Amino acid sequence: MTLPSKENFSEWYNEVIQVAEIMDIRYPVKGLYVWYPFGFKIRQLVYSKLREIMDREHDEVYFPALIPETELGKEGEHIKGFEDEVYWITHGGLTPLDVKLALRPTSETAMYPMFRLWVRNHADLPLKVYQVVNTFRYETKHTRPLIRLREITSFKEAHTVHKDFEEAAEHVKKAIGFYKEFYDFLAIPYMVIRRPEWDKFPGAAYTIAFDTIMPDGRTLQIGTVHHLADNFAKTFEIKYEAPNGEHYYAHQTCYGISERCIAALISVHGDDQGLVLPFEVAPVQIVIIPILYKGKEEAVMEACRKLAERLKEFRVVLDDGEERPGAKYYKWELKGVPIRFEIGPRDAEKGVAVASFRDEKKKFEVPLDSINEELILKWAEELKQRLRGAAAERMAERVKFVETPDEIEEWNGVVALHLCSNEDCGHQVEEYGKSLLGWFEELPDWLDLEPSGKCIVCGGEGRLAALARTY
RNA sequence: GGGGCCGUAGGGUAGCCUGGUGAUCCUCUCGGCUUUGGGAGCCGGUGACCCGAGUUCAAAUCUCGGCGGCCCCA
Repeated sequence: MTLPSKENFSEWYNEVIQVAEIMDIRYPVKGLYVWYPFGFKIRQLVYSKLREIMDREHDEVYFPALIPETELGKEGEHIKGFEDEVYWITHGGLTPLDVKLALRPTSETAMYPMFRLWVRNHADLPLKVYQVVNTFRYETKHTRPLIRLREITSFKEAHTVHKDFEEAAEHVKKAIGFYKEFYDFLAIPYMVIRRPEWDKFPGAAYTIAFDTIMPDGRTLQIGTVHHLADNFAKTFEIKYEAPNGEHYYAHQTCYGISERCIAALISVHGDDQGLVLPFEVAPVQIVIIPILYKGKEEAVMEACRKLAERLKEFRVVLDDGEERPGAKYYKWELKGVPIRFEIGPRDAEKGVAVASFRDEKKKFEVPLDSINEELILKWAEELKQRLRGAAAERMAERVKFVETPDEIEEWNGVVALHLCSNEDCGHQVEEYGKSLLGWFEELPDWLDLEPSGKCIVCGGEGRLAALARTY
């Protein structure tokens, strides 16, 4: 079994997802895919980090998957943004329903009627909750596993309610911090970008997005943070009584990450051999491969078992299967195992193991006595730094700063430019076949560009913006 | 939104044009022998024409519809 080269990203992605047993893409409904056990383990390991971050400041809740048409339709702009992609439940058995039920495309309209009941006075604020749920959208474009789905199987959405615009705005900054911590943990570089007015979340005051760059130069939105102001509060009558006895509309935020974070994890770090996973989220962190020769099996196996025992606090596999060693190397490289030990008769005699890391070709000897938890954790951290550095370098190569509009079309990747906030100028740069992601909210440390300059269209005051083909 | 291509064992292909016993192909899988420091070899076995309707003595093959996949343009 040979993977297509990562140069052909689309092919590589489809193949690696299947062959590394992340998702089974053969489920017979468009846009729905099955999580294999191995993929699901990665998902759990990744999400437990996000849960850890969220649990510090939010309470986990669960709201129903079905939303009555009457609630979904209340906020005018919001429903306009979703109406052509909502799945409807129209019947209970054979009986037509009086009020159609929507399969949630997102949960604002499920939650906010209840927030109205939960929020009574200033002491109830701020309210901060999150849930991890599936959501449904009737996508008509190409669907892709983990990237464009009709059922998002794990939308990790947080919703907060605050006393005023400023407090909510402060919380938006905090939420950006949560997501930065999460993606730093995964060693995935990102751009924090303020979406244009005309491309923000329907019903939001403004939207800040996390975009990463895929190997083919297209960008992937891997997280969004929205300031909802009091738009939804007014629609759903979410008011509180202040200490002065007055009643005010609350201000809200919401932010979410889907399984696109897994798509980014696979795509950003993977190589021609398959997955490359950071130590913390690898279902198998360490594999030990015995090199067995006839008559010497016992000494080798004994050394391997001892090593596995020393490392038992990690997720270790001792692969004593029938395959030859080379076949095992390929198999575990495909699965992204960060650390590999080999022990053969020579090594067992010398009291060493041959170690190698998933992201590097070289092998080296380590005395068995020196292998302990501390050493492994040090290697894990170094691995993460290497992954982050390499990924940032590759992404930086995919970004080009341009000073004339003609260059936009030629560049196969992300185009950075200075642009004013005028909507006409924004639409004009989009004429060259790329979408305007928006303006950099902050500059990534891996990009060395001027934060402001003259607008490429009108010459006015401009700030650094990005254009790209998007997923 | 517009256009094109495609659906045959778990995966990949040939066969379709010109209807007539689905292939001694690659891979995977199972059993056996043999082997093991970067995808071993030989022998044997299991396993398939997307769904529905139509045309026909006869459909993987022709026609229509559905479902599913891929690519290009906007």
